[in-house]
Amino acid sequence: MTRSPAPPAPEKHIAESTVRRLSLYLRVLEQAAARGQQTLSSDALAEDGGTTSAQVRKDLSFFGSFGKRGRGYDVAELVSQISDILGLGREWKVYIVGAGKIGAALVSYRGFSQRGFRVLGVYDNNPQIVGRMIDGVGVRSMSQLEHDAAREMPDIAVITVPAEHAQTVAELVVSAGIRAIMNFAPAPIHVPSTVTVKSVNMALELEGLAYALVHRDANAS
Amino acid sequence: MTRSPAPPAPEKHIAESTVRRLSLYLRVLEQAAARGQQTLSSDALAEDGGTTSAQVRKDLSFFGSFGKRGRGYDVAELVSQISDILGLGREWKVYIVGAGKIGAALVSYRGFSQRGFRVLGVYDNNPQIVGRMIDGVGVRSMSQLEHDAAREMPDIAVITVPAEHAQTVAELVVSAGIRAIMNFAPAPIHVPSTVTVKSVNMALELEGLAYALVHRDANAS
DNA sequence: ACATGTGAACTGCTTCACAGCG
DNA sequence: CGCTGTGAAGCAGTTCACATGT
Repeated sequence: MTRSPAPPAPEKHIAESTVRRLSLYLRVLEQAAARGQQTLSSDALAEDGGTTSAQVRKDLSFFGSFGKRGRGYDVAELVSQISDILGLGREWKVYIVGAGKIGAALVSYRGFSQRGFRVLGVYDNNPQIVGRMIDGVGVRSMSQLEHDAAREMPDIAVITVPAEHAQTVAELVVSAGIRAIMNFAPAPIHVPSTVTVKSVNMALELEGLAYALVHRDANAS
Repeated sequence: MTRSPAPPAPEKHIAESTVRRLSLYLRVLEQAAARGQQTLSSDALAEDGGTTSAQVRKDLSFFGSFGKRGRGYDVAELVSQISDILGLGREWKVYIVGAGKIGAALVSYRGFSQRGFRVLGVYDNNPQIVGRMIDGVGVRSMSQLEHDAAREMPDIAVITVPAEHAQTVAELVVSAGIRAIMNFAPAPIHVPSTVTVKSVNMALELEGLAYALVHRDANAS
């Protein structure tokens, strides 16, 4: 009976960058576990996570003292701790809004199901495709979203509609009571501050690469 | 003959966050232009870009003085200046490596072509699909990549293979002479420092949302 | 001896506030 | 008079360095 009684929650605002790194550490730890490692030092964690050992220790210290001095971190235990911190102990219900190419691709994305994110439905306006199945998930009519949400209580909406519809869809999703949005549309969306939004803008990332290519030679070799 | 003679390049290292915001300003400016706006203040730019007017002015000031005091910025001119800064004046040649669902979806992604990113080829190991066309772009054998690259000189590789192959593919792409990589595989890749990498890890973003959902109520209402 | 946990120093991005110019 | 451009101040995240515990 060593059921950990939920250790997270420091609540003095954790930097987004810290949360990202925790996700990375989790991957490293899982790989280490798969290789049969029992214990891992902050140095080893930093190595694969692409950061420094001091950073690893600082990140973890916000949430508790999980290591053993002189020894490092117990892999299994730290996996469990970080999972708890990130809220991965439960299943999260996801709606994907927009059944275009990217929306359809995300339905089958293994990275989602592996972490307990379950796609309940894909929503679209196009009557041609409403009713079809995409990789085992039904395409539903956008007009049903609010109604369905009242029953299914989804946690997260992934928006994969064209830029010009992103704001409208975001508002629909918010009024359906969904409080977390992952926005793949190449347009900023404005929502009440009670709703959390993460945007993934691929065009923007590419432009960052173009910038690097143009300006690299001046500075580095 | 007022052909701007290339104004970019300050070369004192610009923060990545600044470059991101320049991309955002560019979108806002283009929308303003489409609406017929002739001029835009830093306040207006900040509004839609989700930042502050001081930030806008500071960002632009790294590259020059583009505004007119008491008036604001000329929309058309600033579009041109930022495009130059970001290196969008030319066409960038892109290989997509991995013809799975996400790779295929990216081939048709309009955000790419709209900004002058042209997909020359999609590479995959699966002989079943090599030779097919995806939205007008041919699927080529992975074994030809290095050979093709010597001729076509692509600028950017988009990696959309499973996590376990990401590192191998990254090395292939680097030895083919490509110096910019956009990594969609949910695994970190290690490359020489002469190569620029941007990673888009969707599982990681989702975990950030899960964290926000779990920890929101403690702090905000 | 070894590796963690953490205050203190540091670095760098953001915000402020105002002089300067159209 | 309005809005830009920018040094200076403020703040947040990272790195350092060492005391602490096993």
